[in-house]
Amino acid sequence: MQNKDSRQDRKKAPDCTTDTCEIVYVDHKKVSSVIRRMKPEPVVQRIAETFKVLGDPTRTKIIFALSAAELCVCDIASLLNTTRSAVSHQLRILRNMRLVKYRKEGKMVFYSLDDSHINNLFTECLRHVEEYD
Amino acid sequence: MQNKDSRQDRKKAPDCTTDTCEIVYVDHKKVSSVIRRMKPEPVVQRIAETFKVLGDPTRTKIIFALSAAELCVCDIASLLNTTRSAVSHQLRILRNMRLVKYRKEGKMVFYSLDDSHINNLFTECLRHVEEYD
DNA sequence: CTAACAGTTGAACAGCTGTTCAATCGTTTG
DNA sequence: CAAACGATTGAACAGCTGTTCAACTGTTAG
Repeated sequence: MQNKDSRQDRKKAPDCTTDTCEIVYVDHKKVSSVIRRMKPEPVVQRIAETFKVLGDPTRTKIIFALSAAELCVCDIASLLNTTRSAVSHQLRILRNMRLVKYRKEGKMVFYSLDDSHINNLFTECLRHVEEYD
Repeated sequence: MQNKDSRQDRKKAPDCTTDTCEIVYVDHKKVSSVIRRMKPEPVVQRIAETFKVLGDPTRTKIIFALSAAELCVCDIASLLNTTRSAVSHQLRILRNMRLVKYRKEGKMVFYSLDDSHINNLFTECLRHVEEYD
């Protein structure tokens, strides 16, 4: 019983790339099974990129604000107590990730959320955050 | 009809903090309504922090891997083709955010996901990512 | 005890990121 | 047309981030 799954499937890695290539034991069966279940690289990259974009406080607040109402750049800047320039830069990033869309009305540009999943993402994240407080 | 909601509630902001404080029109009614609906600052910060932690490709992959199986540091490093040190650093960050937990077995440390919401977050994010391809 | 080794940690460093500032664009108004 | 102004953009810069490297800890095996 002292020799569970953690030892018997471990073999010296021939293509060891870890650290200074000491002898390293890896559970190859388990690892290759996990590799088979991983999402393809481009998908992982896009997921990471999406989370990253949501992971800046200014952008988080913009998303929250836009989930409550359609707003122009001035409104958002006033709301967040920051400059129109800073907001505009962040809105470009959100636009590029298709997280917000915009509508022009004369000189003004009104922004709103582009995607219904975003609210679900925030709801789920909120649930995690509020779990331990 | 040419004067819709975008103009009539806009007033010069007395506490204008945007740019060089030119005359700036803000829809105060709308803005204060949105402010009332915003989450409190610490909650926003924690949400942003959580997304940020998930927004690094290495950490994204670690989470994906751990959602498939419990793994030790060596397994993960082998899986991601990186060093144990790099993985260990990232695992510390994930641990601090209570996203992963660990279990020691002799010299080895086995990591697994700590939170059921994480899988939901990834599922929802995947849905967004796969929408436009 | 000593050697081996899985894992952690801190310092250093290169690369990235968000804000600021100034210049510019486009639309509206007088 | 010119002035006003909402919005965007690019450059610059400070601050942050992730990896690497080397040193270290703790456990196991001989």
